[in-house]
Amino acid sequence: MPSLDQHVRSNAGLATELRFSVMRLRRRLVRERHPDNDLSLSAMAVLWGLHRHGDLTVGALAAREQVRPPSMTRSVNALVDAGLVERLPHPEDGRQVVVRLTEAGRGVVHADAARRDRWLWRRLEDLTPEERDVLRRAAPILQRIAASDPDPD
Amino acid sequence: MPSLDQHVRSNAGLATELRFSVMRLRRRLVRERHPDNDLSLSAMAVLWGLHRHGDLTVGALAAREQVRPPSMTRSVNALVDAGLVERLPHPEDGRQVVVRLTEAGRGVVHADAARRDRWLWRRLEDLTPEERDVLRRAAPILQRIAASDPDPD
DNA sequence: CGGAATAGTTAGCAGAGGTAATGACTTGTG
DNA sequence: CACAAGTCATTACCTCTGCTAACTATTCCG
Repeated sequence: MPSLDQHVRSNAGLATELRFSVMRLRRRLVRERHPDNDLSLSAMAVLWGLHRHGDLTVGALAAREQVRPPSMTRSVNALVDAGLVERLPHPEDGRQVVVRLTEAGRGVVHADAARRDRWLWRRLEDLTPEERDVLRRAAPILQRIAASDPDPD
Repeated sequence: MPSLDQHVRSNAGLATELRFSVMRLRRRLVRERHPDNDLSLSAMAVLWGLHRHGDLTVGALAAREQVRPPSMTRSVNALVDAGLVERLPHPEDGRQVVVRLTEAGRGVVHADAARRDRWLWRRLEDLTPEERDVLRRAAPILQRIAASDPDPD
């Protein structure tokens, strides 16, 4: 039974620990959605992407979220049905589809985002400023790893 | 369209960024399983828990992984079918069930874990030592947040 | 001893991802 | 210019992994 500390000191150990931490925290986040907010975390991520980057194609959204195009099509369908985004033809390329936030969608981003983050936000408040700083610096690194190219082999 | 930097500086912004980073990285990790390794990430997490802590009950495993007991029962079933763990009666409490790693299971932990972490490990190698240090300190914080008590309301 | 609480399981359901195949459009080449 | 090959989105279908509710067996406690 190896010591945790010694294990985490190596890169391989860090990989293991980081992997399980990420998986557990994600399960927890999915579970902590507020009852009166019926949007899934994936849906909210799409709205945030559009909010931050403006109009995006289905393919671009899929790449950002690390999902396959069919999965993104389904997420977009749900958002269209809810009236939060609209599909527009691409001005130059007839194959692509541009997804745009509607006024209602913009409202949801502003109103629901805060509520949806409440659980995690409270947990962050319980941390020391130093710990929050670690996470502040970790977030973009995690993001970069998630977005990195697949292995060549 | 708000600036990312300014957004992340607030705790609410940090919550949002951290949430999406965790979700994206998890999707990526799930996808990077090696073709000749058919164990799911959840199954591997159970094996690791047993490897590190010795025999555990179903309930203890469920608590560790932030999962409900029925979900853990199913994971354990899959591992029993694969011959990687065995169910034993609890010595003192007839309601509980002790889960123990078999020799085969121990082999899988050693052999497959390294291979499974390969993708993330390579990504970690590309980071600067400072960035790795940030993640080394972030991992237990993420873990603690995942394990924290639910909101009282 | 009998009722309440606890641990695990079973059954059934939902969310969210994947691949394969298809259709529509674009691009590049003979 | 025509047509073959490639690309983007979609559709259809499947899997994995989580959940709740209900049930069983056991233990605890009054």
